[in-house]
Amino acid sequence: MAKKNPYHHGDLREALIAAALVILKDKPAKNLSLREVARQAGVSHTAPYRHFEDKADLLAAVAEEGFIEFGRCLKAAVVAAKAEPIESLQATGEAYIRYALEHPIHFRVMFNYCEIEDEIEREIEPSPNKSDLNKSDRTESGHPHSSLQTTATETFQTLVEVIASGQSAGVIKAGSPRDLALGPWALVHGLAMLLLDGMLPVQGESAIALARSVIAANISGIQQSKP
Amino acid sequence: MAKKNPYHHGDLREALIAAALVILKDKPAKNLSLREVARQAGVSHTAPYRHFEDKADLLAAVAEEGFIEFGRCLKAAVVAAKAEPIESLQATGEAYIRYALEHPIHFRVMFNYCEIEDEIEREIEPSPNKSDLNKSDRTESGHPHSSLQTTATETFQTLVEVIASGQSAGVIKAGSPRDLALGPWALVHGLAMLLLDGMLPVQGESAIALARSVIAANISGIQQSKP
DNA sequence: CAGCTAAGTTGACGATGTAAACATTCCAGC
DNA sequence: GCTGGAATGTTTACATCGTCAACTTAGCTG
Repeated sequence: MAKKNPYHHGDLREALIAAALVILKDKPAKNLSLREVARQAGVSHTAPYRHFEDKADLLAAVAEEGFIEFGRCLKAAVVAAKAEPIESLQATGEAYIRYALEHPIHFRVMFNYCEIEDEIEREIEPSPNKSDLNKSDRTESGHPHSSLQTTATETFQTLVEVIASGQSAGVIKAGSPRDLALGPWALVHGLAMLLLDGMLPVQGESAIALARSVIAANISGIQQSKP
Repeated sequence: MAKKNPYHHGDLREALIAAALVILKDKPAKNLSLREVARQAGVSHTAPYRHFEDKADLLAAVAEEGFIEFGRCLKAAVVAAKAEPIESLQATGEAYIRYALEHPIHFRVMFNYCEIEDEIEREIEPSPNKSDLNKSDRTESGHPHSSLQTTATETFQTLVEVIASGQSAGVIKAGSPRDLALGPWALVHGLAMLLLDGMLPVQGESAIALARSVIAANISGIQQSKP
């Protein structure tokens, strides 16, 4: 409803996220301007401020949408590997890499969100009890888009469940599934990042093959020992 | 020599990199401006263009300097673990994480350099033989700061050497050291990134402890099977 | 239909990246 | 020792950006 309205777009918020995604197909988040997003959506350059606090807020929404689709990809991979835990683990990792390679810019927006935050101009030290290095601590003021954080955590949960079901099936060793999932997660995330950064001299489908072998070689570390 | 010269700084290039590092202590690369760097160095806002092509080029130099120090940290860790291959591997991973946590902003500049590049406005397809997805392919025009790439590769080499010496000592299974190193590298890199992104609910020294256990749990995958 | 509020617009401001034109200093060859 | 590039810095200028303030319009609520 309310399609042809020049004023009052109807759902400008979604339209702006979509516009941002269109632009991000071609250029990294670094060179994305709020004004260009507005232009792409056909509204004035300050219209986004009715729906987002600032540029970082828009990017956070884009990131969150990315995590949702990312989560769907991972779950689909698990489903495709019909109840075979080790194969599920392998498939999840592959899907992780595949998503990163197919949506490189979006993927980076998802994980580099914190870079976007200001995290400056507060010389105030509210509580001196947290003495250790609190750099990159996003929870200091409580308002850091916890929605994004939540969505990201849920995405990770898929991997944890795969580990847990592998334990039930007796093919993955005992222990906290969350702790056990951390290794594969880090492995696959690091591989994705290194591939995106062009640190490895592979590209295209051979990158997936590389991922497959690296994952396979490291899965043994959490497998149940042969009897 | 030539200290007090108002004109002709002497070594402005190094001074600018140093100035950038000072600024990057407090704010992420995202909010670093070329003009601010120039200000910090006490020169006019276009002086940097005599030493760097553009802002990305300065950041690349900063990244390269980071890789050099990073490499020193990794090598130091290997030396500290006197010729004990498995312990060296563990120590290298720990040093990797430690460097990332102690220089979070610099670390991100080092690995997110590609994000900074424009990589747009070339609809031209010079050679259609490289048909696959050539996104994030940095070598398309030949001038993509191969110096940075080289330095980064050299840094990775440290890990490869540790693996190789482990093979010589018979505690790491056979195979291409480069391939075998990829897993630990990705694991440690991913863990570092996830920690920096605040994806894991740990901070400070406990993050190092976490890293230690994750690394240990995954090292077994490349160890020589017990006889 | 009167008015309140949400949603969008216009205009402005300071900061930024970078190009062009200009100035200063250093060094080479005479 | 002078002179004339070539480096190296500076000034000026411009388009673009993020964001704020003031204004306008549309839709809803009574």
